[in-house]
Amino acid sequence: MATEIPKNYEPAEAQEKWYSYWEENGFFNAEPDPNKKQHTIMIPLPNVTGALHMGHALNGTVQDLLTRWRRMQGYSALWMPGTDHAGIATQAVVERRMLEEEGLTRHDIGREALVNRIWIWKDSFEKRILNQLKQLGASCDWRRTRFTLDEVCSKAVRRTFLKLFSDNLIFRGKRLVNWDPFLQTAVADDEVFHEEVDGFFWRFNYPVVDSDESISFSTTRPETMLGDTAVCVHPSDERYKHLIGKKVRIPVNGKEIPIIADALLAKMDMGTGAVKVTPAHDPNDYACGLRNQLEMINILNPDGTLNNNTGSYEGLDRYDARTRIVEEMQELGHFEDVEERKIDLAHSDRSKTPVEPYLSDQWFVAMADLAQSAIDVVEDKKVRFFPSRYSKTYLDWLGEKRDWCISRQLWWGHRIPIWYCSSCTEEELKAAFGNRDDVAYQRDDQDRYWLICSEVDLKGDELGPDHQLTQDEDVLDTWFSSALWPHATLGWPDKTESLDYFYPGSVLVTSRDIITLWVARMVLTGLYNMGDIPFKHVCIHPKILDGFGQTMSKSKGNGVDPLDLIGKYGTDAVRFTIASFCGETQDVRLPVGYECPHCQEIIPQTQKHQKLVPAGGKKPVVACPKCKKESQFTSAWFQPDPGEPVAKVVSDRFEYGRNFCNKLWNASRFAFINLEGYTPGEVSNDDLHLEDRWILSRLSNVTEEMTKYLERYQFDAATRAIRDFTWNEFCDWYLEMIKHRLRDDQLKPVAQRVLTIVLDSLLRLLHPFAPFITEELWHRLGEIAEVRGLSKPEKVSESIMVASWPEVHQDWQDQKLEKRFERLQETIIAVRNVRAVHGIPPATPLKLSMPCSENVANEMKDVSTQFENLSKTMLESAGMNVERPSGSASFSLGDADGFVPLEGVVDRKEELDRQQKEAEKIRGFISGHSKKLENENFVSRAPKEVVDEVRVTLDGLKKQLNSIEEIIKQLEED
RNA sequence: GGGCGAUUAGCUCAGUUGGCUAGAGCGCUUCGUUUACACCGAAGAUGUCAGGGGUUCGAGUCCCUUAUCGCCCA
Repeated sequence: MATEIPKNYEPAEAQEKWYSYWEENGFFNAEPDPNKKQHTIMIPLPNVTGALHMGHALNGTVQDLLTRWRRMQGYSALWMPGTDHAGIATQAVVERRMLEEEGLTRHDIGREALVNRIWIWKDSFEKRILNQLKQLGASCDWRRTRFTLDEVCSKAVRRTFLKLFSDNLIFRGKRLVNWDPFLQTAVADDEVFHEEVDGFFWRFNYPVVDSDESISFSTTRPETMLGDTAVCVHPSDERYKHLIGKKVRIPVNGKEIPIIADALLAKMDMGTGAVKVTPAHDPNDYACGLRNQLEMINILNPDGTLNNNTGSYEGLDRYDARTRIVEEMQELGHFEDVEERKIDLAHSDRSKTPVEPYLSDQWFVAMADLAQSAIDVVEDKKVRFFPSRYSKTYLDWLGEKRDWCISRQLWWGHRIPIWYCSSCTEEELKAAFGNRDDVAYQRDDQDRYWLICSEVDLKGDELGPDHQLTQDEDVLDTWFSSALWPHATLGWPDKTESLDYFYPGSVLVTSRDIITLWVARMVLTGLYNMGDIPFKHVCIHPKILDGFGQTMSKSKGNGVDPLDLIGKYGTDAVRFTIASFCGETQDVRLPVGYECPHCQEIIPQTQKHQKLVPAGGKKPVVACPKCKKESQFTSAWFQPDPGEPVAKVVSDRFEYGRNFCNKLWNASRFAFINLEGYTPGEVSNDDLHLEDRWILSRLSNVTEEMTKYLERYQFDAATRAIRDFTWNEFCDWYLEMIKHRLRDDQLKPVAQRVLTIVLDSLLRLLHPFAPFITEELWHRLGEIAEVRGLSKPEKVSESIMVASWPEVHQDWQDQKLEKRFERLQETIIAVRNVRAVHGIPPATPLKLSMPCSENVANEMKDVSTQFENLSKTMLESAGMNVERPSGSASFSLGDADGFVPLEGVVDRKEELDRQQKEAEKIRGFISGHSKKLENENFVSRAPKEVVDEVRVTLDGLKKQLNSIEEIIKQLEED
């Protein structure tokens, strides 16, 4: 007997205890097992830039509950953990911090030293991230933890690159990229944000060569005229038609450039209708340049100064050059006008500085065939999205088949495994590498030098002292390595047992914003390397937004650390609440506050709080409106000073889960206290009481629902189903109804056995959602009732984690019985209502008379003890001839009425009012239903069941109204 | 500019192929320390389902449209 069971669940203790218990017993480990089906989930690898926030917690909760559920179902369930190096994001964070704290740039310390620093950063955040996952209860197979830059993943990256290279799917080409002159690297489109800034809109003109005319145009970046290679007008623009084919002269450098017609670029009704074309420095102009074979002149150095294509402007910063150009155009008489204007300017997410479109050499993967293969598997439903609408996002994006730019001008990442050699001959290459299958080579597209691709690092002297090999400076796009995650982590390209067994995965769990960047690429590389899809399902879950509707993100500073909430509410509460958010449509708004460490007042978080950073070394504080004290608070930007009282993040939405856990705890506590003297034993159908059969029927139904919801990834519905069952059925009704049996030695054994088995199933159903509390209760239950079951009592497994998922007992389900039970519930609620309305204390016994049919009367008599148990009411009489005692309070349920004699207590007028109000309400319903039935179209066109249902309901309502009217009549006579 | 989604009780959200007398949690009102639970129990109140059209016997649910918000792509 568990003697000491606290009144409240203490999460911290249970979490600590059971997590290490699971780990020590190896329950997280997944092994290939031919006797089991396989279930594989690959974690959407969190990047090591920073700690996890609640969005990750949601993602992790979903994966863990799926894994735990499948494990209980008997699958060999693998949840593969790991982290992502996240190229630019991590490098930028480390560089920024280094600049802030030491005033150093990466060029000051060099490549190797910078990379070393990033490894240190990575180690610390990887540790923190994995710990956060563990605190969340993650049942990952930690032995298999991978990192995208580790040896195993690197091998896969090199092999894939070589394979693509050998298949001629990798090529080098010019590409207009977003150039971050501050970090001196290209940034991907998704690493760019747009912001309106104050700027100017200048109007200039270029003189037409051999003519008195000139063409006017507007620009926000005058310095780019140094890279202009055409002026473009619309082909049907009457103002300029006669000039097409002629040339204009750029006044500041004297260059002559053609006037071209291009309907895609020039808009007749915009400004002057003419635009200057700078193909190397604007995406639209670039496209125009390709269409019209224009020269492309790069005018920028990597640091944002003007280069040697700009003559006397060389070396000027781009903004200084802008001023100079404007002045010069003014002096030359080609300046017309300037206005102030808000300009939408692209900024680098990493440095927060404006980016420049910039033409540079980049490596690409040719996408046409690869993309098509990834399109096919979704169209053929081999890979399915949940909810299905997201397949559109995926298909639309892949459908563009844009070549994938995979090079990044960074130091942190997989260095591109290409070596250049301009001096050697094909024979020499053949002699050096001809017998190696891990090296391939080809001429570059302009026949300038050899490109040698190697799976292992080359030393540089493989071709002898005369030919120096130099490796490409760039690294690969982060998504290149993460695209390989599902097979690389299992050991590909080696043929491992794990790869064979666990690939392809079962489901990928992620949020919608990386469907294109990541999901699509995993599918395509999986097909390319493995010849098979990486996962069968893609479960897209909601995103967590802050209280202001913004996505929670590491860079916005609005991320909430799950550990704060876990500390406050407990892991199970956080998980259960999070799962309750996981529906199919809505993102989740999560307003949070800071809990004042002095008086526990909640201070709502504002957008200002999210942005506060230590300025001048002092840590920001929040002020409590109640006790007026100030305190430091948890933030994504800084750690509070040690020893300071800290206002931690709280969110009252998690009380939902905490309260539920506490309810479960106390229901179990009740059970444990009342299981004294429990003996296992077979329970036959005849032994079961009404409430037993009812709760078993409900349990069977809810088990079926839970399984169905989990199969469909409808986690919100699943939490609702299990919570309603636990709270509103098991606790509110079943436990109340068996209390008297548990005090009766004769009746006790059956009640105990049923109670035990319901609690057992309940814990199992809840385990994936709330692993710690269910494990704690499982063990406590095991101490009292290790052997349990209704038909064949058996010893249960030691840990709930490896217990089996409840089976659906179809034979327990009984719709009729549930209906009967509902009537009982309604009656009891009606009596309680009478009590409440008339202010009768719960301890005062009441009597109840029920005029009704003999059938109903018999049912009521069968359960009459429950009237006593649940409403301290004695069923005095029930049947056809029961009369209303005078001075009674009354209620009507349609097929039965109830009278509660309250001589002297009932205020006749008050009761009359109440009944009349009730009658009015019923009349409203009746008129609604009657109207339907009077409508011939409805009767003839609606399905028969619907019409019948309305008839039945209407009949019931009419009976009820009759009863109430009768009651009113009698009240008036009283 | 194109696509996807959202708009339901004071707040946060459910509402499966149209059948609804529109639900839940929190909050609110009234009562209650009955030996599981005050992180509780009992009883209640609360809605022009964003606005406007349409289809239908019937629309929160389907179609069109307007407004607001969010995300993705260009």
